[in-house]
Amino acid sequence: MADETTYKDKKVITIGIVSELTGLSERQIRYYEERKLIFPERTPGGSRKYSFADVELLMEIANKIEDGVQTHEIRKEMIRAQNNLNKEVKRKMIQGQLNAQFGIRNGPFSK
Amino acid sequence: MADETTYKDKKVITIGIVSELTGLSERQIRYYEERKLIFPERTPGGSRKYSFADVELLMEIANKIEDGVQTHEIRKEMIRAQNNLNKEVKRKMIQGQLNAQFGIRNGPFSK
DNA sequence: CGTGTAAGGAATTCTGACACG
DNA sequence: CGTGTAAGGAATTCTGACACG
Repeated sequence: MADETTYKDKKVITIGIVSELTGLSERQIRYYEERKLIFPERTPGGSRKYSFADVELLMEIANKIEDGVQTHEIRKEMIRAQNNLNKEVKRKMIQGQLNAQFGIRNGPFSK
Repeated sequence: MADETTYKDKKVITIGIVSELTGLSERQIRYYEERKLIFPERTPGGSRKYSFADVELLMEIANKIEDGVQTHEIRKEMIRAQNNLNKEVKRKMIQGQLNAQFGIRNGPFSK
């Protein structure tokens, strides 16, 4: 499940390549960062580094922008989605604790 | 099986990042290319682009070099491995043809 | 608001060569 | 043989700003 050999999240792609992969201009990519939609890492020299996950996210962002959604709205959507994910993870961790303490059964709350 | 969402083989990493990931100097990385051990793509401007698979291969190469294996030997090993792989693929394709024509059974040659 | 562009500078990468051995 | 390095140049990336709207 937690595949440690995943390259999707390693930030290793420079902005020029990302521009080619997404079809977005470097200006657009930097602007979406300014609007807090994307968070590249940096080399010691200051060059941005993106992951494949970032590339995919950028393409989703581009689609929404095309649909007339403003960056501020997109940001709110992303925060909402992130909160839901956090809640989900927390719920699963608590359930995991319970299972560990009381054993795994198949009651209505064990899923 | 043939996972199309694999990022492992996309050539998107520049040499500086590869150097950080592998711990090898750019000089070493370029030299291994000169010796035909690694085959990066190029940007229109001429910069090298590597994949995660390349990064892994480079680390294997580095290990062998440390063990005193010469680049020429490493190259021969790689060619041998590639040939075996090709044979394997060909064998499977032929078997696939046979299965398609005569149906799938569990005889001694169907594996 | 989102994006293009010219500007100046800094970081990155490239090649071919000399050096050591 | 494998690798470091200085050299000069070209490609890449960075930031802040003006422009349009």
